[in-house]
Amino acid sequence: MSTLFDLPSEPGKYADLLDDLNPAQRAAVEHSGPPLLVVAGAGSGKTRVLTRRIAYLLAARDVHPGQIMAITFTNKAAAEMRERVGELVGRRANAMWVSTFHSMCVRLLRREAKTLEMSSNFSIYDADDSRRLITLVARDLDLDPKRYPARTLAAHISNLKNELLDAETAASKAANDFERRAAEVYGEYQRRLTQANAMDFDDLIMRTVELFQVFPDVAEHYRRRFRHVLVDEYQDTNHAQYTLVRELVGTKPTGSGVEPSELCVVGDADQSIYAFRGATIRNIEEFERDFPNARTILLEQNYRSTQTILSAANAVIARNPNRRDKRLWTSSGDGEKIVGYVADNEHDEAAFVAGEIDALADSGEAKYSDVAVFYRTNNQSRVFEEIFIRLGLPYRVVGGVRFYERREVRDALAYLRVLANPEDTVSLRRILNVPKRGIGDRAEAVVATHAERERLSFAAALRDAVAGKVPLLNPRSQRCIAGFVELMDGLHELVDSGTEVADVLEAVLERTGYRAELEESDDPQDASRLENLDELVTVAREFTEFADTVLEEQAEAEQEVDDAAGVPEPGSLPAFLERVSLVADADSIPSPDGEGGEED
Amino acid sequence: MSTLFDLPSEPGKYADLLDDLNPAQRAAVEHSGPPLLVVAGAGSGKTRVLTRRIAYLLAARDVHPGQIMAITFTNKAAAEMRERVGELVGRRANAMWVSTFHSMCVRLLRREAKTLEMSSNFSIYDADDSRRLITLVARDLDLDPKRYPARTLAAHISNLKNELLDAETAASKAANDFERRAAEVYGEYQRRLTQANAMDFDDLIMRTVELFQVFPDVAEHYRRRFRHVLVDEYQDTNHAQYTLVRELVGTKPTGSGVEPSELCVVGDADQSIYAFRGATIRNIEEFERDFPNARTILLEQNYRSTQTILSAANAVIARNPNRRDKRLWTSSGDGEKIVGYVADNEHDEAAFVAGEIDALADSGEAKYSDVAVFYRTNNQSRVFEEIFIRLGLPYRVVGGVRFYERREVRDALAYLRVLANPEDTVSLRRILNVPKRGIGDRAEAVVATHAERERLSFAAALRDAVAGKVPLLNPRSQRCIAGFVELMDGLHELVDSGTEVADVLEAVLERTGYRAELEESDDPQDASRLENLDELVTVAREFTEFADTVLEEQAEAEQEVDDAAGVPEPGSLPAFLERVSLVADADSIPSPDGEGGEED
Amino acid sequence: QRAAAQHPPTVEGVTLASLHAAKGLEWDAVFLVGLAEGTMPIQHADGNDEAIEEERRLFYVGVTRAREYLSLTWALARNPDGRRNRRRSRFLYGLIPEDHPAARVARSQKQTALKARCRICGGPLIA
Amino acid sequence: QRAAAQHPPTVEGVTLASLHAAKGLEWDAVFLVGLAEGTMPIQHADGNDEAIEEERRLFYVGVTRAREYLSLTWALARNPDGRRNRRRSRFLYGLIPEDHPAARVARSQKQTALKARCRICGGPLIA
DNA sequence: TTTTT
DNA sequence: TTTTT
DNA sequence: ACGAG
Repeated sequence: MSTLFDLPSEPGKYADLLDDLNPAQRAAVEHSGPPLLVVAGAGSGKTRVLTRRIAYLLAARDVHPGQIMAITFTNKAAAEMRERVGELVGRRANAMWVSTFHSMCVRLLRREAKTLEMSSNFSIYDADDSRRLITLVARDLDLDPKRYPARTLAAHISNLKNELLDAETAASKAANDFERRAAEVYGEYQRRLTQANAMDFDDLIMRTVELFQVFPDVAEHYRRRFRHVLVDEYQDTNHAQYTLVRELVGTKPTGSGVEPSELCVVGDADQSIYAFRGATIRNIEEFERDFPNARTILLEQNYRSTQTILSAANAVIARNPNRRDKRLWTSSGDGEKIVGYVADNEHDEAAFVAGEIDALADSGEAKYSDVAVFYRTNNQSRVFEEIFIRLGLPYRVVGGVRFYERREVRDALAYLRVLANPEDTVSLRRILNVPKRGIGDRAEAVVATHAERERLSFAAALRDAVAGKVPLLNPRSQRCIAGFVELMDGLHELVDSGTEVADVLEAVLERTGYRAELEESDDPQDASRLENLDELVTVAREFTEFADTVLEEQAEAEQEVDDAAGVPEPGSLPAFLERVSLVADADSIPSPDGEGGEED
Repeated sequence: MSTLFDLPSEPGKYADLLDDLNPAQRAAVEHSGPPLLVVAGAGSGKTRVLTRRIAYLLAARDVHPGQIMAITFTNKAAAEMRERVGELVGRRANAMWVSTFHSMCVRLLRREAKTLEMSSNFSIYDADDSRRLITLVARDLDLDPKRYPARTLAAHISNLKNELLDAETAASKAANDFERRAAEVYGEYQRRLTQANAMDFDDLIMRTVELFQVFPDVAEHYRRRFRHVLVDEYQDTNHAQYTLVRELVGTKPTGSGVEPSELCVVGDADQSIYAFRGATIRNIEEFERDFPNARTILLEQNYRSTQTILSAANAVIARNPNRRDKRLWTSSGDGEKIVGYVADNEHDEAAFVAGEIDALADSGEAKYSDVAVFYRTNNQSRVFEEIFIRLGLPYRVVGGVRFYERREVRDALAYLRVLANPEDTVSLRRILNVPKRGIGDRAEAVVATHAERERLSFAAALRDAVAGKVPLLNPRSQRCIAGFVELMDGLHELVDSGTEVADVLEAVLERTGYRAELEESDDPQDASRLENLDELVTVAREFTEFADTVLEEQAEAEQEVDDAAGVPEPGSLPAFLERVSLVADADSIPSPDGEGGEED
Repeated sequence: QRAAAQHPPTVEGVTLASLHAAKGLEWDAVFLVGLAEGTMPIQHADGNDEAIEEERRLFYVGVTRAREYLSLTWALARNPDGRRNRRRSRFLYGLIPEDHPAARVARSQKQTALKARCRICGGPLIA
Repeated sequence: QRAAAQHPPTVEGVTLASLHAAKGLEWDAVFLVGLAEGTMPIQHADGNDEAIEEERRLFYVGVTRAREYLSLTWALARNPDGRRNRRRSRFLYGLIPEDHPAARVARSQKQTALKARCRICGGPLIA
């Protein structure tokens, strides 16, 4: 390798990586040894620091890409990091693990499924699946849905998991009816998840922590492998994620002498805005106490805003008490004054904003796409949309229902999920009568009861129904169920015969009559539903194509793939489902990472 | 002394004190040395144990009565204990301190006033005075009385004091607007109390704790003196009271070798029902941890109820979790069955109860006065009163406004309090225009502002007003104030010339026109007001007479009275006010305790 | 004779008092009334373990005030013509047998007055 | 062209988004709107220190999204004919000088529309 | 909603 | 009421 | 203009 004979800190060396950094950034890139906290103010170039640091590790410190684990919160951030590191170091970047907390955990859990005595092809339940299951559980527990709404129960259970508390502990700590009932629901919910061979988002983290804590040799194995762990947006970690990081890097040498891995976290307490989701600002505030001997570097120089804006920001945030002081500054001048405006009413406020935007566009100061309007709650967009439409001002609204949250998309995916994991009861019950095929609430309830009583999965109970073994089921429903089972069996054959995902999906849409139903409708919303389904097919098609290219490249390069143990075969149905489960937007499919093989 | 040569545990000795006790009771009486917790179930004879224990200390263990401190919560309990000990040991009982937490603290604070650099003739503010002052403070702080009701503020501040937190600490721990504002109010409230030379109920405890903690020599002095401390109803102590007890007895020897005093607390966690007033069940639950080496004795034999009733009680309370198990039993048989009754409505319920009571009375099973009806909230008495009146069934309602809470009584006492302590602003402002004498809100506000600005007491500001030194005060109001000041000066002369309390009180009622106003009224309520005032005069009269006899007896017996340092002269106005401040009912005037002198 | 507020100078009669005020005293006969959910335990306490435990202690204090005779009562409705939608206090579980008339649950429908006296109680008292 | 929900296939235009959704991104010109008490900070958070601190961070995130141009606006009333009883966000203290028209307090009385543009701001920005 | 000082 | 997975 | 109701 070309770097083997370089002295790590030789001045002038690695100029390409260091020269255009400011001193604080450079210190963060060059720092070596003890845990490092980079307090990165808004616009201070933290991604640049992160990517340069990785490149520097590879170039100057003789670190192998396979020894690097970089953790982010969003797929977008992971993709950006991978891409920018790639620009610096080329294809070697592919051997790194750059992924979100959740996909990292999925990967670890699939690999170590045997250790935890579970199936490696578990389904991943998102917030919606989870709430659905909780609704079922709460109903079975006879809870008044007014006093115990599924949403609230789900949030509470999520918080418990984020605090790494299991149902028993939660029950023992419960200090009121709600907490006690929630703990009950939690317990039953977990039982059903296991039964459905499924995990929710929070489980992914919690069970990985459990993996490391219950099997220290597993933890040591990964600590030995990932000598460098980098965490982005550290202020957004919850307790479980914090524990995960700590277990992964370690705080003291293991019995067999493996030193803690080198940890670098980047974040900004002032941008901690997800407490309601379990994020705890304490993690970044207490970093130096959690990881003794840590070094902290402040990034205060800003490369984004005018000094006027930064001074305003500094003034605003300075009023928060007990805060690590930090003052953003820029070398690029004051810029324009900030505009303040009181409108008589919200309509006028929107009109003022529209006028300003038009003025900016007319004067050429900014294109429409360079302008943003931010509000506290999504319903505030309404007035602005009205005015913008009236003025013909182009806009797009961020938020609202996301691609993978749309009903038709979830329906289609539910079919695929049942095909991949027949025990996935939530998905199965979702599509049982979608499109309508005469299996009503009553029939579903009767089958569910049968499943419960005979300790069968819901899928098996359906087959019992077909065989006439389910009591109280009327013959008409039985015939409908038979039709459904037959349908699914047919689709299963397709999957088993290696049909590519997009084609399976097409078959689902055709054979179930889902597409036909939408085509026959004259509701304009259904037209857009059809478009979304087409889009989903396209995504699936591209997914397979991409996987094929990757496999070809790997074959050419004769790279080993032992890293892929337990990981679903690229391009396969499980692989596709894993991808879409961990992603919010159709256009942010994460590129497969670490798939280039390396020594372990 | 006759006991000097007795062996402490000689069998058959002290038979009169021990023979009629059950083994657990006897153990509690005889126990010596480490801290003792007597868990006394309802009706298990705890007062008997307490009084016998004291008698036994005197008779068998050569303890001097002056070394004993017995603390109760109510004056009634203190009186009963003193009386019952008196029956056993005679007049020696008078040298003991048997008093409520609050009067014990008043006594200590008056004695040690110099140490704390405060006046020994402070006023004692009860809940009503306290709320009044808080109202003034909150108004001056411009607090919205809807968001910050004085009642809620008062309760919050009381809780803080019960937790021994001062205003600064409260402010620093405040985690929301309410807590922060309350802390502000707390601070200003304390300042005004000091200014008024007054303490509220919670201050009495808190400042005594402060006395012991800041001046260890003072604590040691009292620990040396009170070698035996007994606490009744220990489950009702709040944190401050717990701390007070701990500081008094100590947990390890002092620097100069004073061993911890012998502590005996009696209580029943199952009867802890005052959490809302700051009582913390934890104190009794954790006694063994708070006082290592402690001995615990359970009193489970009951001398009150039938076994049927006890079994019901046991069954009820057994459902509380994490509870020290305790099963009440009696040797006196099952008795009658418990009666259960569902009525169609509340009216019928009351009718049923009335019928049952009549039946009991008719059959001679119980007199009316042996019957009680209990409910959760006082308003529930209404239906019963209606029915009882209709049936001519005699009853009395406990609760409601108490004697010393009645307006006319508090008005009269406010005059006396101002005479005793001119700085007592709350009382002064209370009577400023009562009866109406033309000093309205406006005039009061103007004087208050003047006082604030010139840093004068309200009393001094009134004199300024008379001298025309208060701006914005109109001449008519000025004349009215002059009249008031003159009136008060006249009353003062009476006091200074040694007029007895009852006569001062009479003068107040006459000269202010208070009595005349009531006599002229034709409101029947005012007639009862007059009666209450007459009653108050009687109480005052008896108070002086009683003090005179005590003084005579002391003179005869040539007892020393060095214990009386800082304590108001018996029969004096301050003494009278101290008594009524610490008492709820006119008929439960506590008898003076510990006034027989002894070595210190 | 002293005129104290809580002891008006009337003839001594039946004592009406709150459970808190009852503490420390005893009577031959005691009636604990209003033993319905929402009243005992009080609404406010529902769902809060510590508060419910304290309410239970309060009930316990009431029970242990009685020497000979104890009566536990509650009403299905507030007013004679009101909806009978009250449930009996949870503190009565195990005290009054489920088949005893006093254990009956509130019906939402109007029904005839229920006044059967019931000194013939005799169920198991211990849970 | 991909049809993702959050990026509808319309012409690229002005972005309307919640402050949470803004995190991590930047624009040349940013408008923070609805800066009135009860909205920003949200009602719910009032009185709770931690919640208010989080709301302030949210506002801070909004401010730091802007590269060149930043505008802070709020409305006295909800509807054109509604009562003008809103107060401006506490987060604006020290940002907009007290003598600036945008710092005006809501009046309870009806009054004529106030639309004086005010690019001539120039007050002290640092508290 | 309970209210020992 | 906010919603990175 | 202030107090009383």
